[in-house]
Amino acid sequence: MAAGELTSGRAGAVRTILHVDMDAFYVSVELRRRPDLHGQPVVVGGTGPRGVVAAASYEARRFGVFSAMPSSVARRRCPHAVFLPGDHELYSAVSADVHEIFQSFTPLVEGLALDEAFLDMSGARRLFGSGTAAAHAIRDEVEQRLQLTCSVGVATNKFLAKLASKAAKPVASPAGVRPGPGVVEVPPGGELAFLHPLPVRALWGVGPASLERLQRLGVETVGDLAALGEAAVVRALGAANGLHLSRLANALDDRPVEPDRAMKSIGHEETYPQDLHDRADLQTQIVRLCDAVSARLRHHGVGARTITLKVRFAGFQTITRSRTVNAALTTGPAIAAVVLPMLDAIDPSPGVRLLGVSGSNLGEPVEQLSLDGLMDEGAAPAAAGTSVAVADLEHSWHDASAAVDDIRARFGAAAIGPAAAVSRGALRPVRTGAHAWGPDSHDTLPPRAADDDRGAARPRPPRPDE
DNA sequence: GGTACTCACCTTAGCTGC
DNA sequence: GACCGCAGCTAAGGTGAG
Repeated sequence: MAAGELTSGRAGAVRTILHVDMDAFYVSVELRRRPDLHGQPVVVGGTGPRGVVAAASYEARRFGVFSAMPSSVARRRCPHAVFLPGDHELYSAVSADVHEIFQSFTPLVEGLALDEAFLDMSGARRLFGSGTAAAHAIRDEVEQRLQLTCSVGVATNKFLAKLASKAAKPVASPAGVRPGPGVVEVPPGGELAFLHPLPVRALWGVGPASLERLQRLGVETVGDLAALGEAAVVRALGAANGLHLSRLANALDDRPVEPDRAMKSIGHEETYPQDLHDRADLQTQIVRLCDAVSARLRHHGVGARTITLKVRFAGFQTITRSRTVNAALTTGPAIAAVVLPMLDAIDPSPGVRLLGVSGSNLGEPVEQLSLDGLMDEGAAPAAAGTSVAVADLEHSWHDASAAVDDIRARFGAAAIGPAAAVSRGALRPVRTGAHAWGPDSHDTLPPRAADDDRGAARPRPPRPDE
C-alpha cells in the first residue's frame, strides 16, 4: 500500500497538516520578563524536594537536563542552572495569544498542549500558499508579536507533521546548541523515506514498555516495524496498539484535525512534601481535592458519574479505586461522599505520598435532581456513600456550590472553602491546571489539630456534609 | 536512584442480563 | 434449573503523551 493512499480523510485529496511546537516554551516565556537570563541554563519546575523539571533551556539541555527529570538529578547535572518555580497562569495567557495567531491562519486548530497545536491548512492554500510558506509566516508572526520562537513540521498527516516539527528544532549537545531549520516538510510521496530510518521509539505510542517488547523481536527502526507485518505487531502489542503502530509505521494516519475535542475526564492530584500516615489528614486532603475537581466540573458545565480515587504509597505503589453513581455529580460534598468510603477501605500505614481524585463518564449535570430517578433499586435508608445519600448531597449542595463559584470569581480561590479543610487549617486552594511539578520547597502539611491542642479530643474525621 | 501532573486510551477480569 | 454465548458495563491497573 502506498503511503499517500490513506493520508487524507477525503479520498484522493492530499492534506496539508502543520504541527507547531513552541521552543522551550515555559523557559522562553520566563526569559521575556527576565532578559538577564538569556544564554544561561534555566530550568522551570523542580524547585521542591519531590519535583520534576517542567522545561529546560537549550543551554541547560547541554548538561543533560530534560523535562520530567527529577529535580535532584537536574541539580546534580547542572548545579549552576537558575531554577524558577513556574507560573502556569502566565503560560496559559501566553498560550492563548499563540493560539489566537494560529486561528488567524485557519479555524482548524487542534491544541495538544499549551505549547503545541495541529493546524489543517488544506483549505487555506490559496490564502497562504504552500504549507511551507504558511509555516514560515506563522513563525514570523509568533516571533514578531510575542518574541517567542517555534518549530513547524509540514506533512500530509498529523503524525508525520509532529515528527517533522521535532526535526525542525534546535539541538543541544555538550559541544553547544545548534539552531534547527525552524521548518521541516515531509513532501507528499516522501513519507516512507523520512520515516523508516527513524528509531522505533519515535513512533507516537511507543513508550518504554512497548519498546522492550519490540526490541525482543529485533525491531530497532520504524522500517523494521513496517517489515515485521501487522499480525506480528498485533501479537506483540495487542490489537488496538498493534494495529495503530503498524499503520503509523507505514505512514498511514487519517485522523482529522479536531478543533473541538470533548473533554473525557477532569481530575486533580497532589504529591505531598512528607508522606501522610494519619487518616484524618488524608480525609482533609480528599475534601480539598473533591472541592477543586467539583469547581472545575461546574466551570465546564459538566458532571461526573464515575469518581476515581488514586493513592500512591511511599514505595511508589499506586492503586486506584473507582465508583460509578447514577447522577452526574458537580458538588464537592457529593463527590467526597463517594470518595471517602473508598479511602476508608485503604490502609494508610505504609505512608501516602500522593492523593488524586478524578471524575469521568462526563455528562450533562441535572439542574434540579429528581431523587426518585437516582435511587438504587430497592434502596433503603440513605447511609453515607450510597447513591441515595450522594444524590441527596448533590441536590442540597447545588445552590450553595453556585454561590461558592460566585464568591471565588469575585474574591479569589482562597476566599472560601470546605469547612472540613478550614477546621484543620488547610484552607489552601488546590493548584489548578496542569503541571504543578511537585510540592514546592515551602509547602507544608496542614497543621494537625490534635498536635496544636494536645489533650483535646481528637477531631472526628471530616464528613462531606460538614 | 528517583520518579509531577493531567488526560486519553487500552487490557483484563468480573458481573449482569438476555 | 443449568448452561452457553454474547454484549454491555464497571473496576482496576497499565501505558503513553506532553
